Amino acid sequence: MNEAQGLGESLTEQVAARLREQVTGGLLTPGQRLSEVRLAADLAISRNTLREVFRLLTREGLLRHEPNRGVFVAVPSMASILDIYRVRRMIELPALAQAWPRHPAVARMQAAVRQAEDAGQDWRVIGSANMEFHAAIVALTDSPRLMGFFAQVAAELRLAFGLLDSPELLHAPYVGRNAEILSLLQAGRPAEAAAALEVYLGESERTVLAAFARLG
Amino acid sequence: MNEAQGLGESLTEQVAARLREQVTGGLLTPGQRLSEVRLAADLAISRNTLREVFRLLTREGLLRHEPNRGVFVAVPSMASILDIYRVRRMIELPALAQAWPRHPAVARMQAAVRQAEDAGQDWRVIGSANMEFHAAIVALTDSPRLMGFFAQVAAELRLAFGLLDSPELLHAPYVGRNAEILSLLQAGRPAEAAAALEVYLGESERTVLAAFARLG
DNA sequence: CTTACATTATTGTTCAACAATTCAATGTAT
DNA sequence: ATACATTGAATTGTTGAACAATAATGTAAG
Repeated sequence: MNEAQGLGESLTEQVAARLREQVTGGLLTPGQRLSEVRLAADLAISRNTLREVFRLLTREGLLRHEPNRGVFVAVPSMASILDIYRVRRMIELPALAQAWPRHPAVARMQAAVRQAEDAGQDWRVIGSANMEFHAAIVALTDSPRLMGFFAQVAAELRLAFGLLDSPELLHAPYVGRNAEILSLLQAGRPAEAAAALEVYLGESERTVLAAFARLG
Repeated sequence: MNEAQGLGESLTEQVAARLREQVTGGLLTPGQRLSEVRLAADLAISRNTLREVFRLLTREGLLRHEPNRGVFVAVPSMASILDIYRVRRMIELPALAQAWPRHPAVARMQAAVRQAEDAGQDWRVIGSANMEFHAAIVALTDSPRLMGFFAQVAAELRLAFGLLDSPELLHAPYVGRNAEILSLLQAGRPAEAAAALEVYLGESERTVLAAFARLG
């Protein structure tokens, strides 16, 4: 057994990553129930390890666990989106404002911007690059706890994105903004970069909420 | 089986709460290895459910998991304490500054203050009340994500407290400060309350770091 | 049509087994 | 005496089956 062991990562982590991708990627629709036996068979793992995976993703907010009823893909709500953007503001703005312009994470930001620019029309790549850009902003703090927390929130946000019809409208307009934020930071003007980011977050939040309201 | 089922709470959650208490209460010393078979026998649960508990507490930062080697009680470091206080500042200060003086959580803050005042010399109760006070501050935000994140960080901090010789010195001096912060907030002066909290956090951090450095 | 009951399916938990890995001890050669 | 390989025991990682407890479903009676 243990055929495709991915170097040190336990099977649980591997499957968790895979399932996380399926959830945030929209392959599993929110509200859907995940049968233990069926999903365990699909993923070719045992029920016990699948349960460990469930615990992980439930803790991350991607799944919801109802006792004796099973686990379901979490359904994003208006309230959760508002909360997520509030958290983003609280974390990202200070992170950027007090950033050292030559921090290693700036390279990550730059790489993300370039990746988005080179992605053409592939909104999937653009979306990933966009989130990576903001994860890099949080990395400016060198705080492992903030980074972990943000990763969690970002996954939830991706789940909400998956609900919307035209995700390209959510990411594409912001590629240029990210580049602007980056150059402000590199120019040694972190306060202005943070201000630009605040505008960005406001617009992004409004866009998501509007698209979300259009569904019900 | 299922004799002492605590109303809806799954066995995993119950045991997790119990083990969490043992870890933050200093009964289990940091760095100690937790044998699956032995601990499962002690707690009278199966290895599988204990593993689910491990996943939970590892995610919370109380345990550390080394692949194929086992789980250990996390060892707080200087860096982790610095990070925790940074997170506390980032969350608690804005929470208090923008608080509505008649928010329901204010009652929680008041109850915590009273509990600390009535605790006499029982530093254990004082410590719990102190942490409850700050959890209530975060609850002023009405953000479930921030509350969950803070609960996690607070548990880690309690773990660090457990290392120190005289925990009473860490909590006792701050009972009065909490009362002051509360009355400032109730008087409709949240900005001043936040300023007082900032002083509090600075002192507390210094105290913890000093006591921590005295150990090595 | 609703209620009560029996049936079925699913989750919660345990147990036993085995593969894979680490760790300690022993032994060997330099 | 030190460094290195080997063996073997202990522990974790994962599986599968089993059973109890709860929820969902179907059915018959009122």
